[in-house]
Amino acid sequence: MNFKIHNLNKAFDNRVRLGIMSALMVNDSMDFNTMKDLLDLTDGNLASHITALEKEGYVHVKKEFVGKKPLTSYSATKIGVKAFNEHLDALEKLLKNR
Amino acid sequence: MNFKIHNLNKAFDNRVRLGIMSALMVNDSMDFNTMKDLLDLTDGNLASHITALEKEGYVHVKKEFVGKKPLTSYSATKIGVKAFNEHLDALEKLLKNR
DNA sequence: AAAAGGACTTTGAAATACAAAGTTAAGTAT
DNA sequence: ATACTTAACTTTGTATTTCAAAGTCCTTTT
Repeated sequence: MNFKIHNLNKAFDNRVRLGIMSALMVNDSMDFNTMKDLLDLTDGNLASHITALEKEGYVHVKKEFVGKKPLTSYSATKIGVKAFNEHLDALEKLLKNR
Repeated sequence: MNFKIHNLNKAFDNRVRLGIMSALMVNDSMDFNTMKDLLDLTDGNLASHITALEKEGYVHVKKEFVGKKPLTSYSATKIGVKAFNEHLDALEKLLKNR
């Protein structure tokens, strides 16, 4: 029996941050508005959850100009991918008996 | 692409409640102190998360005397099992691309 | 000049989480 | 009888989290 709930990563216990990380596991990079629409979030909500993940070093933020418009894109960092996979491992172990 | 994070059940976005439900999926029933030790929680913390799940109708609380001591046991209700499985389905869909 | 797009930041209110302490009720030991 | 323990909470108080809404700033399009 494995019930080590404390192996779950606090950074990923929120649905929005789960969604962001999932999106960034599948997509090398995703821009602000695509992510916002995909997860159905308000601007502020997305921005703040990204900031949280960025502070942990899990997400990299890239700002550039495309044509004449600013474009902010996000990608998962190496340690972000690692941390997320570890979180999913812990989750799986917890839930494997379904 | 499926990124419907709003299909995740709010009742299960907390690690303690995830742990409680996981334990109750594997075990038909589990008593207070076993659960408390298993998940490494304080009395009050366990009690309050159980109350939250009970309010949702996901957990059934049974109080009895065994020998001369009171014993509180928990089990997942039918709708608790259903809700939890639906939550896990939503999670799986979200994460299937790992 | 005004409106709109992009990407935030700030604000503020509400909900959540949790440890610690207090409570109740019934044993058990002295 | 008195004190202590076990079981299972409830209460208290603080801290953290969450989120929508509004405000900001910069640039571009109309």
